[in-house]
Amino acid sequence: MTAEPPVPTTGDTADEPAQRRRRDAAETRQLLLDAARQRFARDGYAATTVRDIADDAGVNVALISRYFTSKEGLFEACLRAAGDELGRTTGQTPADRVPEAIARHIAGLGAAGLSSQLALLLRSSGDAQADEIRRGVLVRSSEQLAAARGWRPGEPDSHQLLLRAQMALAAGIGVAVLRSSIRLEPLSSATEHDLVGPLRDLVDALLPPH
Amino acid sequence: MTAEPPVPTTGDTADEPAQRRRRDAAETRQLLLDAARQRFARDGYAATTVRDIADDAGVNVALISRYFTSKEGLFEACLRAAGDELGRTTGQTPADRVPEAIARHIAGLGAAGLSSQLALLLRSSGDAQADEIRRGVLVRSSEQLAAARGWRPGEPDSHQLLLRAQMALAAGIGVAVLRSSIRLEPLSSATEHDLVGPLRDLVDALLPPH
DNA sequence: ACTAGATGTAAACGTTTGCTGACTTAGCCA
DNA sequence: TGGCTAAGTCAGCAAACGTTTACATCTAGT
Repeated sequence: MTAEPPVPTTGDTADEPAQRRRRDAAETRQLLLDAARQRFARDGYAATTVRDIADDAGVNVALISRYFTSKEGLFEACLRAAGDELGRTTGQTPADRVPEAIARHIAGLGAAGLSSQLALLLRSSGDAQADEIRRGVLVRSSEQLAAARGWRPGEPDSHQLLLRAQMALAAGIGVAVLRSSIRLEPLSSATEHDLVGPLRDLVDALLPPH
Repeated sequence: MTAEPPVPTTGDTADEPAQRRRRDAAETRQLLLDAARQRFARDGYAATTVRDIADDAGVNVALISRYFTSKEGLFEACLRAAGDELGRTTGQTPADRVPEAIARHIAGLGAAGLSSQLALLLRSSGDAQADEIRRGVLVRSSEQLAAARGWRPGEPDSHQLLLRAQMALAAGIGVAVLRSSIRLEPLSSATEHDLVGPLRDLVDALLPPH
């Protein structure tokens, strides 16, 4: 095993280093994470090479092994980051405005933005642990969405609600991928404003506000 | 491109073992096509190796090069087959019953069935020509769907209709992938009957029958 | 200023990948 | 039956892959 990624004891958790230190483990880690997220979301796990990621980040290949143990470890880290961000976004949103939040997620700045976080959830990895993390993120998100429309865990007659929430989530992810990865026109160049209406219709049809 | 393998006049249109001839180019080709479609749809293009496909088909690896020139050629053949099948299905369907047709497509027999054809459309390949074929299939399908709801090419005010049709298609594909590849529960084990209701709601909300 | 450890680099390692060329075998017709 | 061609096999190549190893350089604490 590789040793724990050394959590840098640089005390600057809050204030920003106006210029990066020549050697900064935390920043290097983050550079790799950002580059990997974009690559994985756009090209998929297997099609992305560690050398691609390292080059994008402007960093040596070996540092991927150092900081994330392996390519799979890096993918899992991306998945966790995407899950956290997704949960944070929808968690802060009032239940009845979730569609808009999702629309903003999907529309947000193509490759660089949050849209790629959603697309990431659809990219296969072949790794069992990564698959489990992804499933967990999806389950949590769909339950959050279903709960906003009256679903409660264990109530058998609200089973349909969870199913419908998962379909809404699937729709959002599908749109994100068709936009960011496949670049289907006119969907790909539609603005947030173009998307939010249809998306609201979609979510409301699947999950009527109660 | 590749020379057509002479189609032997084995009259058994229904795919029956019926004891296969020991050497049958057409059948071997089809075995490879079927195996590839499943693999590509479930694992993605890059994660699938030609040896996997050949083993699944019970056939020698070199025959992929013989019949499809290359791995990319095989992927393109899968894409074309999926496009044809999708077009045939929705083409034969009365406009107002397209949602049910899609639902049947999505629900149909998990990995082995037509569902994987839809999932295939979302799997990246990195090959420019394959991407073009995929985009073509998607554009044609979405236009077909939009036309069923009153869209006519070139009418600027029906632009929204095409966008909405693409979102409906994206939703269907997203559901297919979450079912067949990610196996998200309870979506994954939902039956056609479970899916058709929500899917009709979804399509009708995006594309109101006019 | 000195040193120990953190950070980064370069070059390879062994494996797997897609693909090929020379070969063998089965099917078919004269 | 003999033989020709389509169909299938086999071993292996070169390139690309993820990872590791041995080394160089920077930074912090004293």
